[in-house]
Amino acid sequence: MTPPLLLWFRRDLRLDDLPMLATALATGQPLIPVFILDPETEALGAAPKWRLGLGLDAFAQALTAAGSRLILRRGPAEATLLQLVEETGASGIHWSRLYDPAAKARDTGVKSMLRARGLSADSHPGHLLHEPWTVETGQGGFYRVYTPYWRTVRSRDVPAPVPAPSRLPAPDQWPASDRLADWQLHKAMNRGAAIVAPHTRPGEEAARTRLHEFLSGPVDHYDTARDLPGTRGTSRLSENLTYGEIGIRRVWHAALAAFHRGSAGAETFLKELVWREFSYHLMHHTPHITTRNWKPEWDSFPWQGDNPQARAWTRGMTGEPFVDAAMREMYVTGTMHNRARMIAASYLTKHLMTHWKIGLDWFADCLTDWDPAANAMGWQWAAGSGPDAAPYFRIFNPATQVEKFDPKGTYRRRFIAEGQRSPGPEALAFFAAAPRAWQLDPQRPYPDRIVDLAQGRDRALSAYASRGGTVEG
DNA sequence: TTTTGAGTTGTTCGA
DNA sequence: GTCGAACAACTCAAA
Repeated sequence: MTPPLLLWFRRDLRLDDLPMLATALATGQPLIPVFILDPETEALGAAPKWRLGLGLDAFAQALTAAGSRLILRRGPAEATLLQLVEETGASGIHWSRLYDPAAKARDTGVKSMLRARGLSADSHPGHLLHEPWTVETGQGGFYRVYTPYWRTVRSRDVPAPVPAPSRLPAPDQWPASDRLADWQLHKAMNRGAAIVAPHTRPGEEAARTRLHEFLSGPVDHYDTARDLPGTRGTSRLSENLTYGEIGIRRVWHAALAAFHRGSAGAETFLKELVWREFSYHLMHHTPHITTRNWKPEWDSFPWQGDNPQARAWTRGMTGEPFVDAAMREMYVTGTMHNRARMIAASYLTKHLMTHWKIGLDWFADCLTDWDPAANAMGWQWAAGSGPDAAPYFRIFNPATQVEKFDPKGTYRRRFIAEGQRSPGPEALAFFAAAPRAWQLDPQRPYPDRIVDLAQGRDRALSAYASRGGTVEG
């Protein structure tokens, strides 16, 4: 009898455009799809963990429809996989690579352990357009600046996506599986999953629909509309991409087709996909980007740790409407518009002089589209401590940003209830979602600014200056 | 090896 | 109100 292969799924919850699946199918062996709730996965923030559960549920159904199953197990990856090998007689394991430091360390250990026991263990691409080490400068190094990176990869061939199989070959006997509900992945979502749920669209089918909706209209205006948080100008694919519910190659080729038919916004969209790619390139080559100042000379900058103003920031109570709308959007919907992220991050790190790590951690707890590479790069970019960062004097003024990007107040009204005669459902949802300990009340007046914008800006600028001239070290 | 051109998303000030 | 310059100097990447 042919021994089965284990397919170890992590952030690739799909059947379409999945190289590891195509390779495994080609062997003709029975396939056993597995997801393991290991310590690394347990460490996810509240919202990402809850969202993972939705993704797993959708993926399990898709597998069932394809005559297969998703086997769920809990425990350290290495021991759990070994246990499954013993139970099933599997001859090998396939998975799609991940690139964050914790996953890399785990996967390296798993691979050597399996191979030492004579099993085949193969990692595959699938999460990215280009493996991070395959994009090199003329000198053979890695890129630290986005534009040259973009110029290098824009015309590079991306392998065509492999379509999903209609059926997966099943083993004669299935190993036991945990029940997803028993994992309680929603447990840390104390703000009420029911409030965030309407804003999420889990699963491969939903992701495909989203892509087609975006490319059949909004992409044409993406270059301008994507900057307006009050409109629906973006693809919203980030939550699906982070769990691999759609393949990045599939997205790339579809967007490229839009570009070739002359869609005005398609190139901007392709560039955004490459930003995601660039963040992984950086995380692979400089993994400390997730934990420490990318530029070590920033270690002496007088960042503040946890402080009352930072807590007001997390609670959407800074008195700065664009910032508060952004923070409440994230709390209620699980996502935040890209421009709002920049404004919220600039405000925390500059006007409040608070360490970017505090913002990064809060985002990691609240975002259903949380991505280790993009979150780290984005925060360090905003703070100024990262690669290709904004110059230190480039401090977003939330009031000016309002004039430019939310002139009619659509975005602010959508998420800030105070002062409105009949606030909308999302503005009210924030108060329903917020923990009691925050003691928020929509009847109370909107708070005064906790920091004067001009003073906050000047304080940040003088902090840079007092470090002895340049901030570049 | 040296040179050269350029670098996501901004703000303010003064003409 | 609009527009251009200043805000710094440095590093990156390629020629």
